[in-house]
Amino acid sequence: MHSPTADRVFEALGDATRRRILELVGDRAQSVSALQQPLGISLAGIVQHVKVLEASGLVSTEKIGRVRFCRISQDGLLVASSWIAERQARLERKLDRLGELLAED
Amino acid sequence: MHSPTADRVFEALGDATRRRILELVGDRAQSVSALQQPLGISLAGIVQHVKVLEASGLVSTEKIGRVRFCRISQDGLLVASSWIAERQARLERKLDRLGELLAED
DNA sequence: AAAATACTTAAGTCTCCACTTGACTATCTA
DNA sequence: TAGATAGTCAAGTGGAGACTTAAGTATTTT
Repeated sequence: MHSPTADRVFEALGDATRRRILELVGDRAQSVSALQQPLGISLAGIVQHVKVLEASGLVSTEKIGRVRFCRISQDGLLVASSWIAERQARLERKLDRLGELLAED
Repeated sequence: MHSPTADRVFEALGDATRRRILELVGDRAQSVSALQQPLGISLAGIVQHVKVLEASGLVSTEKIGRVRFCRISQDGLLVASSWIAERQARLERKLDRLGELLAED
């Protein structure tokens, strides 16, 4: 993992297959090959996606023997959610200011 | 706006220029051409991005005379934040279960 | 030790999409 | 009304990145 920036995280989240991986891996850690059937793409393709997800801090992996387990990771999720929260916060402040203006008599 | 799906929203958020637009438009509504200088791309390019953002419910626009104002919109942000919140919730439940296991004597 | 499993890597293909240019429309200003 | 301003539309281009296949490595099973 290379320190998750908003750029990296949102680019990773921008792909539907990678979001699907996060959903699949969210409940319990999954091996790379366990993802193959639900995703319907080649193993090599999945490995590439997992690399992107790991580089953005959205999953962490651990290799045990010959199988690599993937689990979802806080780090990337936090970067994404705080970027969004920031936008929402500004929006609400704006709406509050509007409310005050309207409340003036 | 076509009803914001997670697919549409995250694909829109996947582009750095569009995220920049959301940041610029977050404080106060901006005309399309006001975005040109900070973004450094052609007007036509910006219009295309704004369309994507509007289709995903991340901005709403209003045309007054010949100028179109863009403001950030709750709808898309909410779809994004709840998808992420869902992932975080599952992750925390998982960590809780782990904690309980470790607490058993 | 041989065969099977679970990735991994490299290289190539191909589609999609960000961006451009150029021509057009609508609105405002002098 | 002429010219300037603000945006829109269509068509084309280039590059990135999502896949694939094929060959290789590491680990486990028989």
